[in-house]
Amino acid sequence: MVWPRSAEEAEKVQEDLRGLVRAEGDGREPRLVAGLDVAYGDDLIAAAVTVLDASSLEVVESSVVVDRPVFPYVPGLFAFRELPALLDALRALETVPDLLVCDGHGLAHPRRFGLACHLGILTGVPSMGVGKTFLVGEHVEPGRERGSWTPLVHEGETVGRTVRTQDGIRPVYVSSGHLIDLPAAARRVLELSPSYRLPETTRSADRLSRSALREASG
DNA sequence: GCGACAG
DNA sequence: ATCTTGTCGC
Repeated sequence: MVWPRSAEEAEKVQEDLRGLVRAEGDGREPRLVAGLDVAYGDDLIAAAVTVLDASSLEVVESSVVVDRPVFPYVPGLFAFRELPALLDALRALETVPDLLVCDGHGLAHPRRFGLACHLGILTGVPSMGVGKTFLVGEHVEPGRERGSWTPLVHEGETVGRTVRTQDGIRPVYVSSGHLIDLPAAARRVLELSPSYRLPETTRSADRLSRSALREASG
């Protein structure tokens, strides 16, 4: 796979692929939900994927790969930094997840093509984004109770939602990646976050990526 | 021109 | 993302 070498090339890739995104699902409940996250070291990155049973939230399979970053971190071009390693980790999986929960945004992106969209298009697997911090979109604070939410509006379009996953805790930013609609994505993040701010998918992948990085370096 | 800016 | 102790609060 040819990878962009400059920000200009990367933006063109996003412009070329954005039209393929379908923010609609088939309405079926996912059985296997995957969490993806990347940890950073001095000159190493560890990309982890954990596959959870959607009902029990137990991890049924996982994969992690340590690699070298091939693209710098640039807001809006984040996917080009994490995608290569994440794709490798996904390929090593025996099971095929029904949904990919990404650590970052999907449609809530300057060009409507964040990491979650990119990953969904490249894999053909439904995907959604759960960002810990804001990237784009005007919004107001949701109510303080778990479950309350407000729309994220960017350039006149609803691109995502702020969702309060725990009472009185900072909300997360949810958006569609590919093959899932926004209400379904928002519902999913709540089901995946019974006890903490972040979904269990992200939490398990985060633990795995960090331990792999420690093991690889020092 | 001056900020803002996923991880 | 990561560097990092104590500390406020349930």
